Amino acid sequence: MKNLTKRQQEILNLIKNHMLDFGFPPTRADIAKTLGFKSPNAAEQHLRAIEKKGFIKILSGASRGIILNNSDNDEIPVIGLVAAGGPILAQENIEKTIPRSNNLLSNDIDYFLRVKGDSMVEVGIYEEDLIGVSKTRGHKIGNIVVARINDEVTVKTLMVMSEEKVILRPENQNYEDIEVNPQIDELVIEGSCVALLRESI
Amino acid sequence: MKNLTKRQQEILNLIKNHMLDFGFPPTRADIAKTLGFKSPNAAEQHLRAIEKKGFIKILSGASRGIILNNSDNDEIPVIGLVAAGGPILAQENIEKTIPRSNNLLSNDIDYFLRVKGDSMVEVGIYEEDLIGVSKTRGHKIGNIVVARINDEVTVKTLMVMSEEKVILRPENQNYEDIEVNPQIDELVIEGSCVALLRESI
DNA sequence: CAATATACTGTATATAATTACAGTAATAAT
DNA sequence: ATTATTACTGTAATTATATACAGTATATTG
Repeated sequence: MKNLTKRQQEILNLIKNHMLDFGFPPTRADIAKTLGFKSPNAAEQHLRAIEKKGFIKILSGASRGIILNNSDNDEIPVIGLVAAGGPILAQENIEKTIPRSNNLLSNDIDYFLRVKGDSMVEVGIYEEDLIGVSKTRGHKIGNIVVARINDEVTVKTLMVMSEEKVILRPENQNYEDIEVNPQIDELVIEGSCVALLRESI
Repeated sequence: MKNLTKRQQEILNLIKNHMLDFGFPPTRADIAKTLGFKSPNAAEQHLRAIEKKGFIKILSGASRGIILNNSDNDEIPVIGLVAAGGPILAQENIEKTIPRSNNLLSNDIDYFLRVKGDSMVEVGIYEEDLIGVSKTRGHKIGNIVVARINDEVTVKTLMVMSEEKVILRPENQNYEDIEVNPQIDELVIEGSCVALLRESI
C-alpha cells in the first residue's frame, strides 16, 4: 500500500474525525469547507487518489459513501498453544482476537499469549493469564520475556544475555534457572511482557 | 426513555446493522427498501418517532444525518482512590473510562478498581493492578470481594459470612484476617472480583 | 524531457436524499 | 368518546451531493 501525501493524510484524518464526531463520513463539500477549498472537486480528486492507494473505498452514487479500509489492524490476536515449528503469530495459533482500546493498555501490545504452567507465580503471572507481548520493546535484562528455545515457547525473566550465555529465570522457587547457549541451541527472544489480563477469577 | 415499539426497534436495528456493514447510516429510501415500504416517508416518520423517544438524533438537512444515542453504556469506569463517604461509583472517583470489549472480559464487569497495597499478592493481585468488579455476581464464600467497612474500601477473600460475623482474609501471610461484626460496624460487600488487568509490567 | 502525480479553481448537471403535505386505517391512551 | 400514536401510501418540491468536464500550476518520476 502506497504512502499518502501529507495533504491526503490530512483528508483521511478529517474523515476519521468526522466519523468520530458524527458517526458518518463527510461530503465532498464538508471536506472542501473544512480545508478551505473553493471547489468540492478538490475533495473529490483527493478521495480518488486516496482510494487508489487503498486507504478508502468510494461507493459510487451514495452520499457520504466513503468506507475506511481499516489498514491499521485494531484487533490484537490472542495466542493459545503455539504449534511447534511455525511463527507464534501463525493463523493456526490465534485463539481469538480482541479489539485494541487505546485508553486501556499500552499501545505496543502485538499479541496476547495465554500462560501455561506456574513458573511465574511469584510475579503474579498465573496459569491461563493472558500476557500482553510487545515485539519491539527492547529486550532488556530484568524484563519478563517471551523466549523460544528450539521449538518451545516460554515466559521467563531475562537475567543474563551474552553471546554464549543467556539465563532465563522462572519466578518460582520450585524451578531452576534455564541456561542456554545461543550458539548451540536456537534461541529467539520473541518479545517483552508489557501487560497482563486475567479473564476469570 | 420510553420503550420503542417492535417496528421502531426493527428500524433501529436496521440502522445499527447498516452502520456495521457500511460505516454510515442508511437513507430513508434504504430503510423503506429493506423493510418493503412503498414510501420513504414511512421511514421518515418512524425516525421522527425514534428520535422523540431519545434513541437517535436526526440532523436536519444532512444526508444520512442519523446519530445513534449510545444508551447502552459501553464504557467501564476505572476507580482510583475512593473518597470517604460517597458511593464507589461517584463521579469524583472515576479515574478514566475504558471501552467495553465484549470478546475480552466477562460482560458483568461494572467497574475496575485500582488495587492499593500488597494484601492479595499470594493470589496474584498486585498493587496498581485493576480488578474487574461485578456488583451483581453473588457474593459467595471463597470469592474475592470488594468490601466496605465503615468508610474504607478493601479487597479480600470472603471466608465467613453470618449475621454477626464476617471474616475477610488477606492473601498475604504478613497480614491477619479481618473480623467484622456487621451489627456493630457498617459492612457492605460492594461486589466480586471477576477479572484482572495489569497495565504495566 | 515527456509523462504522471499532486493540488487545486470554477462551472454545471444529474441524481440522491430530505422533507413537507395530503391521505387511510388500526390500535392505544385519556 | 375523542384524541394521540402507530403504521403506513403517494406525490412532489427543495436541497444536498456526487461527479463529470475544462482548466491552471508545480513537483516528481521514468
